[in-house]
Amino acid sequence: MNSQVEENYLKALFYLSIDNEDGVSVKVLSKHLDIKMPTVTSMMKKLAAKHLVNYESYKPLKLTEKGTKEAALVIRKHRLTEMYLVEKMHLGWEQVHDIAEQIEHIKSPEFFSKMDELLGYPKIDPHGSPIPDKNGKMVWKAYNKLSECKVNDTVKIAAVINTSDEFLTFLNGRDISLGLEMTIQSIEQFDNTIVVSYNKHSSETLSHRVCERLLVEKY
Amino acid sequence: MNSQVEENYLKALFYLSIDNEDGVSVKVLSKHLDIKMPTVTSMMKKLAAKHLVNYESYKPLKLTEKGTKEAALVIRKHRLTEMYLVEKMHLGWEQVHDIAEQIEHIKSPEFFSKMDELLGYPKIDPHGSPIPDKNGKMVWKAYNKLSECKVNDTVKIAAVINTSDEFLTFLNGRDISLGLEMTIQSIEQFDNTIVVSYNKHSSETLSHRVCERLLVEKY
DNA sequence: TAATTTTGTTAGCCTATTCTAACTTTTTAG
DNA sequence: CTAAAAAGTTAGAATAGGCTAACAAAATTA
Repeated sequence: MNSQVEENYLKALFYLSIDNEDGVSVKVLSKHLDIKMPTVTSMMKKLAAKHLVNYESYKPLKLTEKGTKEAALVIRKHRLTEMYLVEKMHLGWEQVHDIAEQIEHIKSPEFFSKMDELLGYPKIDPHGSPIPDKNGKMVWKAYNKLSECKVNDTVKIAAVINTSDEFLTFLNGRDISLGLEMTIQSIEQFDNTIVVSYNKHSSETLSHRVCERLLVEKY
Repeated sequence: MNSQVEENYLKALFYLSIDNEDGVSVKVLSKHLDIKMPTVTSMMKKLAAKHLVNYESYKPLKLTEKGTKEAALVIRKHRLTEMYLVEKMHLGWEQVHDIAEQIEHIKSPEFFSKMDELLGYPKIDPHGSPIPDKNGKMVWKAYNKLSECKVNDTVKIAAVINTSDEFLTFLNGRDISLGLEMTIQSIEQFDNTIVVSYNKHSSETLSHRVCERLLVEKY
């Protein structure tokens, strides 16, 4: 079992590895965690001894397969917790990160399975980031919100946040479903309303509230 | 801010102080926490320096007023968490203790206030134990479940666990309300059904399920 | 009361995680 | 292609929390 501290190093390495495919430097990891370089070096040796990190002096750091999986499981718990806190406890998005940062280290598989169940086994979180499954596998597509797209972007609806009946009904009423491709015609600066076209709908207006809940894949 | 370890010592002292009004011995605390005596001694010195414990060599240990309050606040978080896990997440009573033991140390007042709110500001937990309020004050009456009483006991209904509409309606239908006094006429060994008498009801039969949800004060 | 047992304390050591200071390797600039 | 800068490592120390061995005080028993 990894300690909380070890879990934090794994998590940081996981995130930093996304942008640094060829490995993460001690410097960068040190900055990210706000922990001095010598401390990082010694922790890397420790994690290497546990086969979680490939460590060689003066070489970039890489998670092993095992390390990647364990990091993903921590991230899974973090994201499930954030979603749970927002959806089921009605805490604000500003508040939940710090709480999730603590709860992610709770040792109790049943606790997190139950959260997963109560949330309806979500595959992506409300930021559009994928939630790793119980085996640490995740679909590597970080979706964008429709609200973050630009005029003339052509996008495909990939997922929906907060699958309430009302919202799904709303989408049905406009023939919007998963996989649908649409092009952004214009964006109203004042209220962030977006006008899109797709299929037989040549000009459908979607509110910012709606666009924030539609995750899309850009082309 | 106290560490998790310190919080565990405070909590243990609080519980042990209930039976040992005149103070707790190092031996007893050591056994309770499964931590060796020398370690306990040194932690007591540390807590004394923080004005949480009154410590004098070879004398029984006592929480200070401040220590008592901080211990009560940890217990509050523990009990709220247990209730939340059972009532809102539908986890089993066997499972929740270990999880609550971890969650009680989360640093986030909003998280626990929200739990409190979602639970309807409970004053006692389903075991009949009081939940300290936000200031660490608690009503010092540990109620008994009606199901744990004996034949001929005369008791007063003090509280009700899990205030669902159905249950309250059931109680109304039998003129059972808070403050009501009843006497136990007999207990059926086979299914733990209890026959009670009160007011104009000379012989009312209550199932074990019901008796487990009624907290009473004994005379 | 004196001897013995029990309880409590001190001293010294261990592991985990962090730090600073000093040194080494790599990288980058001339 | 060297010399300075940047990045990384080693060595040594600190703090939190825990342990064992040895000693001291208190309580018990004979």
